[in-house]
Amino acid sequence: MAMGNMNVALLMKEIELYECIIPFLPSLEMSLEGGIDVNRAPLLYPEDDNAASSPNSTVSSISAGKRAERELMGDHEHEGERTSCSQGSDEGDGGGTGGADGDGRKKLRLSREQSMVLEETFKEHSTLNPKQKLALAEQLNLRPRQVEVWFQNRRARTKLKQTEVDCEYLKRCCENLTRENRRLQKEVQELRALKLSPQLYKNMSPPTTLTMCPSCERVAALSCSSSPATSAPIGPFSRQKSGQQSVPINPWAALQMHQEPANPPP
DNA sequence: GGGATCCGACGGTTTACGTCA
DNA sequence: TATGACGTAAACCGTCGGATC
Repeated sequence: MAMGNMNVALLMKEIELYECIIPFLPSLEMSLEGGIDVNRAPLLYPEDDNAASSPNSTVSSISAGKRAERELMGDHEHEGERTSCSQGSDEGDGGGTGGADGDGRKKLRLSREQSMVLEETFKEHSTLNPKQKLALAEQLNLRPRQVEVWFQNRRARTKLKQTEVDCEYLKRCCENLTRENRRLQKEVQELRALKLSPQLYKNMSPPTTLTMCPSCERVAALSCSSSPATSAPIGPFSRQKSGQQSVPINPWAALQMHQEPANPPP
């Protein structure tokens, strides 16, 4: 239950973040490249299976059959192995595995050693083929089903952790972008003020982010106002040097925002 | 080619158990 | 010490997609 709520909360958080990041996506897409663990498949939605999940499936009967089979297996195995499992999870004196001998599910805490071995195996490969599963189960004195379940849960935990990391990272990206956006807007305002007093402008050093407009070949802050139609954004990184520290933002976007509010691009 | 079945994986949920105020 | 709230993790369930027949 708690886990479920946590997932929902996380999802909401992520959605919220994405919503606020969407305007910056072209830049973000590039900047994400080095930021998030590249050894894993990206979590960023597209191939989320649940989106395509259909309520009417024909597999339920199969699942039911499988379940029955599992129960059967489980029952047999429980008889034979429960003792061995509880022996594995000794953790001091009687630590948890002693009590409730009901017919319902009985949860057995894995011992530290068992967990360690499982962890080590998981580091090597996050999924197991049937042979590995059997071998591991035998080695740890567990049922194969237990090993299977452990790996499933472990994968879920890893994914959850990674989601949290992603979330944090995106949050920071968002903050940086907001900050940079503010700074640029301020700069635009300053440039505007300068434009209104040309004699002052003569003696000023150029602003830090002056860039050449790709279409009209003039300095961005001054030129594009004369031909707004030509100030369409090119690539956000077209003039960025690699390794540059500043957050990649299209400088033309800020200009557009102020200069043509009535004419959003198609 | 298309349906039936099996199987493994996954997301979500339930529940036993440990911890802490 | 007892207890209830809470977090964690093992186990379960339903579903999906790929493989095979």
